[in-house]
Order: sequence, then C-alpha cells, then structure tokens
Amino acid sequence: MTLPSPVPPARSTYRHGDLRRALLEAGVELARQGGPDAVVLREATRRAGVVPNAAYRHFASHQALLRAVRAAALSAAARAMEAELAAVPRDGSPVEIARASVRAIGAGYLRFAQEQTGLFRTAFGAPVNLENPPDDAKGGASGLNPFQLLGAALDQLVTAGALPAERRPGAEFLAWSAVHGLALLIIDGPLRGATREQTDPLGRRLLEMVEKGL
Amino acid sequence: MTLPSPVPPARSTYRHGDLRRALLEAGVELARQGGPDAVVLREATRRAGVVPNAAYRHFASHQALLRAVRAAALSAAARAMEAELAAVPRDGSPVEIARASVRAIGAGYLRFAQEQTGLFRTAFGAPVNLENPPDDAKGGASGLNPFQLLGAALDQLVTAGALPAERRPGAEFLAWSAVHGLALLIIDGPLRGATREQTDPLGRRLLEMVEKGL
DNA sequence: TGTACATCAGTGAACGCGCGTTCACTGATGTAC
DNA sequence: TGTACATCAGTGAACGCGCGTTCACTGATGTAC
Repeated sequence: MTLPSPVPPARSTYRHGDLRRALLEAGVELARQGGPDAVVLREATRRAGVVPNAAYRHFASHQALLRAVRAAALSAAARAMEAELAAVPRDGSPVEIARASVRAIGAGYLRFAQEQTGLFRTAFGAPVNLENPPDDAKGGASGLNPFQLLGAALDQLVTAGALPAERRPGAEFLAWSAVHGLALLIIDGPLRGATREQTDPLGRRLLEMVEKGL
Repeated sequence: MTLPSPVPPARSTYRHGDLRRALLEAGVELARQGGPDAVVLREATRRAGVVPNAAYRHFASHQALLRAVRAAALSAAARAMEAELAAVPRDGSPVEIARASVRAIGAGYLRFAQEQTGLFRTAFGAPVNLENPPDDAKGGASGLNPFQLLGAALDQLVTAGALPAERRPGAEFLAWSAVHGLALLIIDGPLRGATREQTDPLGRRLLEMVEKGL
C-alpha cells in the first residue's frame, strides 16, 4: 500500500521548520486514501521530504504517529457531525429540535463514513477508546468527540420530554450501534457500491427506526 | 503476529495425505486466535509440518487460502445462528415464533462475535460479499449464509402478520446494521471489556428496539 | 554589535525481520502391460 | 503376479520487498558574554 510519493518538496534550509505538522498531515493524507494500514512512517517522511529516522525527533514510534493521525480523524468526524448539527433549523418546538438534532448526528456520521471512508476507518475501524480520547485534537469546535456529541443530543431529547429519562442510560450505545453498523454495511458489506440514492433512504429509515424504538 | 508453532507433526510418509485440509484447519485456527491478519501462509505450512511452498499445490496464493478460511468462518457463524434458532420453542402463535426467531438470529450473531471474535472478524470484519459467497462451505446445516438466515426470519415475520409487507424490502439491512454495530462496539469500541452481564441486557434492548422500530 | 558555544533537528548508512512467491528437484504412489 | 513408467505432492534453496528502528554524525540556530 505504498503509493508513489509526490514532489520531493525542495527545502532551502537544513532544518525543516515544522516537521511534526508535516508528518502528521502526510499521515492524515495517507489515512484518507487508504485507512489506518496506509499510515506508513517511511512514506510520511518521504512526503515530508525528509530521511526516515527524522520522524523519531517528533514521534516516539510508528504507533505514536498513528495515534496522532487517529486523533485527527476523530476530530474531523466530530466536525462533520457538528456541521450537520448547525444546519438544524432553530424554529420549532424543543421536541422537534431535539429529534432533528439526533437525526443530524446520525446523518453526519453516515455522511462522513461515505465521503471520508479512509478517515472513518482510521477513527472508528479498529480498537477505539472513546472514553479516553488522546490529548491532541479531542473533538471539533465544541471540543466534544463524536460519542459525546451523540450523548448531548440524547440528553436534549430527554429534556424536551421526547425520551423517558429511565430509557436514557445506555441509549447512546443502541443509537450508535445502528448507525455504525449501517456505515460498515455501506463501506464494506453488501451495500458496498450502492449509490447515495439507494443508501440515503436506508439511512433515513434507520434513524426513524432508532427514534421509534428507543 | 506469528506464534511459535506447535509440535512439528512427525510424518512417517513422504506425502502428507490431506494437506489441503490441514492447511485450511491451520488457517482457521490462526483466524480464530488473531483474525484475518493472522492467517499467514507460512505459519499454516509450519503447523502442517510442511515446507512453505508446498501450500501452492493446494492454494493458488495466500489470498486463495484466506478466502477459504473466510468461507469457513462464515459457515461457523451460520451454524452458531442456526443453533440459537433451533432453541426457539415451537409452541406458541406464529407471531410469537417469528419474533423469537428474529431475536434468536440476532442473539446468535452477537454470541458468535463475543465467543469467536477472531472468526467473526474474519467473516465480517473486512470487505465481505454476502451476495456471492465463495463456493466452499456456504452456510451451516441449512445451506443458508448468515445474511440469508436473517432474511428468512424476516419473511416469517411478514407471513405471521407481524411486519407489514411494504416494510419488508430492505429490512434486513436495518436489522443487520443494528446488530452488527453492537457487535463491533463490544469487541472493538467503548464496550470492549464489558462483561456478559453488561452486554446481554444491551443486546436485548437493541433487539427490542429493532422489533419495535422496523 | 560581534563572537564562542551549546543545543538539537535532520543526515547517512545499516540492521534484522518475516513475508509471499519462484525455481529446479526428488521420490512415493497408482496404472498399463 | 511382477515390472516399467508416468504422475505429481512435497523438498530445498533462494529472491526481493518494504518495513520499523538504531547508531554515530553534522551543521543551522539561538543565547550568553
């Protein structure tokens, strides 16, 4: 999974200037194109126009680089969800707004999975600990990670009176399961290759199912 | 991810006898312990007590071996689900039986994910084409693969009158999403390390949500 | 304002690793006469 | 029933690959006097 590196970025000075950022950005780009397995330390240094071991001035190991990339991917996901959330119309009853918010979270998640599959895989594909996210770039603008965003939306649902408080505990796991599962069906499973025209209605039906079933 | 091979199985004869089966079984064992990435051709030959390239008499490539292992994992999943299905009590209204069957499919899937995580990952972890399963070992006793088993249970639900026929199309994707998502949350996500006492109720609530929301 | 020096970011070369795969081979087995 | 021979399953040795990581180094930068 090693792609031909682009332009060896001619460096006038002996020092690079901001190698850590350059490596991280290269790593994110690799993840975007090929998921977590494509985050190869040597390739990142190639893209930064630097010798392989130079990476060790800024990351203790390949794993450390991957962790940083994962954090960035998680943050990108959060931002995608916040964007969807921001588009929710504010005029309407609290219940309507709360319901629309939950749907927006789900839709944002699905959209991110489809449009940024590599980053999605990197953020959510393998062992992920959303309770203790890495320090770098925890969330989006709000500072919340994707899981916390969903939690907040569900709280809103309770406050608005659309979800009985006794059903709230654990509800994020149920909602997350449904949406995460559909995302994977679309990018890896039987729905691979389906068009947005086919998957969007499924997404809506799924969110409807969650709303009704919670 | 290469484990120390066990006993070099002393072979009296020059020929192995049933190397294809031995390689496949070794591959399945590797998958069981470490998921698809642990299915390493050389390690399988080591376990079969044979030189690496001997594998090429029976599998065209590493990929071909992996495909066969995946098929076996898929079949194991189908059998786990059928086992759960067989335990559904047959006395009761058709609606009750149909509902219990759908729940059994879901419960079997979740159980397989928790008890045979490596095989689960191998069967469902990465790109999977359940429409055209490989020829070897398509399903369990019934010959149906996991996805088809779910479809059959949903059909039963329609026949029994518990699910409006017009909601049937695509319903397998919704149900599968929910269960698949929860499985991943448990083995990879925030629910990793949770006990059965914690996850079982979540599984029940999830299946309840699906039933109500479909 | 100019010079000496410590710091430490990036260099250059090399490692061991296990992998999948190719080649020309050898010798056990089953078949035809 | 015995022998000659073709088949083809498993051997032995070797490949190139790209990876992560370690070592001793060099030379640009910022700071203290």
